[in-house]
Amino acid sequence: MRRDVFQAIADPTRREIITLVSKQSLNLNAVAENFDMSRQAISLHIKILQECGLILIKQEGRDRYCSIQPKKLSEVADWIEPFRKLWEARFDKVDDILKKLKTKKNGK
Amino acid sequence: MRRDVFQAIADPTRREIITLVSKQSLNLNAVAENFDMSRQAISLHIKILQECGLILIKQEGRDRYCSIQPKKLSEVADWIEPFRKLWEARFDKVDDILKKLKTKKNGK
DNA sequence: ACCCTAATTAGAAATATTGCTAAAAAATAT
DNA sequence: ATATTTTTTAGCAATATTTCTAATTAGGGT
Repeated sequence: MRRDVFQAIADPTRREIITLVSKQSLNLNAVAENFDMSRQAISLHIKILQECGLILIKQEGRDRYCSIQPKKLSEVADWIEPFRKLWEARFDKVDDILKKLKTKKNGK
Repeated sequence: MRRDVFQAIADPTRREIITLVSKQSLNLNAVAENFDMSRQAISLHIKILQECGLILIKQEGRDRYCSIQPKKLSEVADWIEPFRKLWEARFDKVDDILKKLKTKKNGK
């Protein structure tokens, strides 16, 4: 059973949970209220997010408050980074073409 | 069957394929040579990557060359971006603390 | 026409994922 | 002590994923 960040954010429900919890610390019930899904299912998603280090759970009485551990997402950002050059380079090419067209126009 | 970029990059083999193909266009066999896995399995991974728009397949005779479509990864980058502030903000806080400690030291 | 190579499709198996309901555990309140 | 609230665990089912081997399709060369 792989339990890494890439796997964790593959599920849309889990991505929503991350977004929710990034705004404010919420207990499990509060998280579950935002979804049309049983608490048990949300509980499992939160467990997965915790296991891969994306959220931190702090017990307060009978509540467990979930907060984001955003640094963990840098693993994904770091993996993507080298590819950014490629997609931005392509924009540069379009820019180049547009610039040349403009120059031609002005030259007329 | 979800077939989105997040799902696609969740698999480590597929992430490796993306890295490989980002360096040079390769046909399926050439891709498969890099893995300890059957060609059929690689074929399926490539199909998934193609279906979600992460790679482009160009038929040349009996070969199918795979090349990267890096722009598609910006979907992931865009989703992560708002969280970057959070993890970088935390670094800023550490920076602040360090700066204050330094000032104190100098003040002695 | 026949063979080789590249790749996909089909069929099967193992395992993982995602969800449910019901029951149990743990903390708090009455 | 008993009831309530929050959360987890257990048991179950449906579906998806990942891999394999074997068979098929399709292009190119002899």
